[in-house]
Amino acid sequence: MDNREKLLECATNLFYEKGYDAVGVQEIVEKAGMTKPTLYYYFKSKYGLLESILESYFEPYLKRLEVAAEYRGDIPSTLHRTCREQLKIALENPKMYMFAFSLMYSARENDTYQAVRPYMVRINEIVVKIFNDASEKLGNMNGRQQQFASGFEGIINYYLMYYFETDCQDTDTDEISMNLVKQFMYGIYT
Amino acid sequence: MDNREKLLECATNLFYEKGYDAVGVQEIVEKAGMTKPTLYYYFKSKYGLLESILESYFEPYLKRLEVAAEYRGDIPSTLHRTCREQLKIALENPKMYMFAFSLMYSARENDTYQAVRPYMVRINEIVVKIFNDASEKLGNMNGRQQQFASGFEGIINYYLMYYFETDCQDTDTDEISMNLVKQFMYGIYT
DNA sequence: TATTAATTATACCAATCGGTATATAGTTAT
DNA sequence: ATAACTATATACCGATTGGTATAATTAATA
Repeated sequence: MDNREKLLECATNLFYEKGYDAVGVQEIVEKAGMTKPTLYYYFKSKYGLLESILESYFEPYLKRLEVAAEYRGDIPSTLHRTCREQLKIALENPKMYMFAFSLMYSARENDTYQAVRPYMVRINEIVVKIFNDASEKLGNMNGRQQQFASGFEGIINYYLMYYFETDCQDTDTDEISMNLVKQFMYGIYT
Repeated sequence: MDNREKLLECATNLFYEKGYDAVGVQEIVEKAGMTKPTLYYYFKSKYGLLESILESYFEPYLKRLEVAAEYRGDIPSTLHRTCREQLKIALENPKMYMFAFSLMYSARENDTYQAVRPYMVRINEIVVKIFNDASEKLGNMNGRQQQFASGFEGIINYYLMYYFETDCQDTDTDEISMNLVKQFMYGIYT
C-alpha cells in the first residue's frame, strides 16, 4: 500500500472514530507514519482528503445501487435487490458506512455536508426512480414516490443503525432484506 | 433574557449551523455579546454547555413523547399520537431537532455522541414499549418489536429529513402523521 | 551519467483552540 | 459599613489548528 492509500485508510478510521472536525491533520499523518507535506502533496487540503475518501467510496456504491435498483417489472424483487445491496455495502465496510451516514446529518454549513450532499441526492434519485418506474403497477401514487423512497430508505438505514449499535452478528443479508421489504410493502400485519 | 439563556441560544444556533467541533468558544461568546469567563462561570466547560442544551431540549421532549406513546388498546391511534407528537416537536424547533439528529449520528468516540446517546436510548425504549404493550393484539411478533420500532422511527425521521431539505411548508402534522402511520401499518398498497 | 520530475522531511507560520488566574464591579446580608 | 457572594471583564496560558516555504531525497528519463 502506497502512502496515498495509507493516508486514505488512516484518515477514514480517524474520521469514523472522532469525526472530521475533531481530527487534526497532524494526527492523521502521525498514524500513517509520515509528515504533513505528504498529505498536502496528494490531497491539497484536509477537505480534499475528505473528498477523495467520499469519491472512492461512493462511486462504486452508486454503480452497484443503480444496477440493483433497475426496475424490470417486478416491484418486490426490485426492492429486495435494492435493499440487499445496501445492506451488503454497509456490512462490507461498516466504518465507512457509518462515517458517510454521520456526514449526511452534519450541520448544513459544515464542509462535510457540502461534500456528501451530492452523493445523497443521487442515492435518493435512484430510489425515487424505482417508484416512478413502478407507477404503472402501483397505480396512481399521487406524487408519493418521494415519501415511499424516504420510507424505504428510513426502514433500511434505521435497521442498520440499530444493528451496528448492538448485535453485529448472524448477517444473512438476504433474509434481513426479505423481512424489511415485507414490512415496507405490507406493513406490520404480516 | 439573561446571559445564561443568551449563551444557550447562541450556542444552539451555531452548533446547528456549523457543528459542535467546528464552533469555538470564542465564537459563541462573541455572538452572545460577552466574554469567555461568563460562559465558563455558567457551564464549566464547552461540553457542559452542550449537556445543558441537550437536557433542556430533551427532558420536555421525552415527557411529551411518553404521554403520546401511552398504549390504551388501540394501535393505530397510539402510533398516530406518537408520530404526530414527534412531528410537532420537530417543527416547533427545527434547528434543535436537526442538531440533536446530527449528534445521534456523530462519531462514536466523539463527546457529542456520548452526550446524546442516553436520550436516544430512552426514545427507543418508549417506542419499543408501544409494540410490547400491543403484542396482545398484534399477536406473536417473534421479537420483532425492535425492528418495528426502528422502522417506525425510520419512516418518521426520514420524512422529516427530506422535508427540512426541501419544502418546509403546508405542515398539517395531523394529516402527515395519518399518512405515515398508514404507510407503516399497511405498507404501500393503500 | 546527467537531468528532470515525483515524493518526502525539516522547520516554520499566524491563528485559533479550550481554559483560567486575577481583578472588578454590583448585589445582598450582617 | 463591611463582609460575602454573584457575575463579568482583562489578559493571559500552553497546545494545537490547517497550511507552507524550502530543501533533501528518490525514481524515472534522456
